[in-house]
Amino acid sequence: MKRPFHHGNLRAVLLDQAEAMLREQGSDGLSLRELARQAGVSHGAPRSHFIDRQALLDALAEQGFDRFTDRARAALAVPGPVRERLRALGRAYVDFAVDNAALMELMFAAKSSQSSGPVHDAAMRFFQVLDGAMVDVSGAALDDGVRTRFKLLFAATMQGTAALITARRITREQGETLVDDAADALLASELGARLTAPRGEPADAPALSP
Amino acid sequence: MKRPFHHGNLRAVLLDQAEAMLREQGSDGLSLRELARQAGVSHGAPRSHFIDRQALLDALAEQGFDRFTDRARAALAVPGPVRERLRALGRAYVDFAVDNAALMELMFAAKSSQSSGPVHDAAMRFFQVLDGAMVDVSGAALDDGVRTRFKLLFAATMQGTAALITARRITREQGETLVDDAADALLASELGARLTAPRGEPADAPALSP
DNA sequence: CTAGAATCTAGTCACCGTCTAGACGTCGTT
DNA sequence: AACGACGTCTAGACGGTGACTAGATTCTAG
Repeated sequence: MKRPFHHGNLRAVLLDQAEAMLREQGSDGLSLRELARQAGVSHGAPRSHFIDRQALLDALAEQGFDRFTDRARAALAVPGPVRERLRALGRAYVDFAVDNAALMELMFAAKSSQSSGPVHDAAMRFFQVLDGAMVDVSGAALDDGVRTRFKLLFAATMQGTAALITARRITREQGETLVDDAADALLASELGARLTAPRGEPADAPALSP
Repeated sequence: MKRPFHHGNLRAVLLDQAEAMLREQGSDGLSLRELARQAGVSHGAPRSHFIDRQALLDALAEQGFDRFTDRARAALAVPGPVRERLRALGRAYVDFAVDNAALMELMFAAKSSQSSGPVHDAAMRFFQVLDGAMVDVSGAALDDGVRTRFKLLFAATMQGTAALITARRITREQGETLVDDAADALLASELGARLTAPRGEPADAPALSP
């Protein structure tokens, strides 16, 4: 099933080459026929492993989420004060997103965002790690709603920072500053305050005391 | 030059149809030949107005930035307390980005991010409006560096929020909450504090008074 | 060892973007 | 008014692509 056959392990080779091609050419430039050529097989061979182009892209996205999850976990494994850990997680997020811009596009593409399937599962796993990180970083069990909002705010900021870097609107260095600023802003916010000192009610309470 | 000829105004029609097709099918599904078919011209006709597919996409991106800029300006035109204005700008940002997800991809694609050309210029115009908004919202002249960081943090967060909605990781309603949270977090941050209470120069009255 | 399933080849199809030659309509110049 | 240049459009061709199919080949399970 997973083991070599005629070619060896075409599936794995295709995925590897596809990721390289993705990095160099973007997802538009990713051609099944070119992939087959590089692997030294006929143009129809990939079809035995991926029913169509989208299936290949989905597999890449799934793989991408898994690696993304690993990176996040690794960043969280380093101990330190809350702020430093948040920053580290943020940098890991942005670094991965920038180094794998085209992959990230696939991962977060609407097409892959079906409400089921392996890609969705891999994405869920990632967001669970992020969720755990919010508990972990604060060192306290939190109200679900608050934690979710905090998590989303964090994810959104990092995603956006990466987008700005990828779009060359800012440099990588500016991006790092942004990540640090974001971590600080998050911790200084009402949500962040509740991370370490629970309670207080939502919505319209001004975060900025006059 | 810009006026009707054989067809009428093919260029404008193509752009219109392209935008619709973009919204429905994404940029991958945007076909020049299909566009020509819908416009009732031969498959080679578009070439007279757009040298290649990328030129069409660039034109769309430019147009997109202009409309994006208009939306931002409109949101800023409504008076109100600082926080409300920031939220309004944020909602305008996210709304546009979600309603025009595929367009936004084009606008922020690396291909369009050349350091010159009409697309770049349109993008610059947009970011200048954003920059002006930061001054406008605070009602005070600020240190350039601080303002830029604040602006970028804002843009990144909104961009990311939109990305999460587009990827269906969160609902539009959650997105609105996110925008509000983000505005609050920004204003509560050190950067935000400096926005409303500049270190040296209080300038005019900080417009914060809910 | 054999039958069936997985894998791969080779050919075909429709579609695409791009390029070219040439027809057509418009406009500025003489 | 005539004409030549230019912008616009048509029609055909080329190479490339993803998808589908039939059939050969090879592995593997029984």
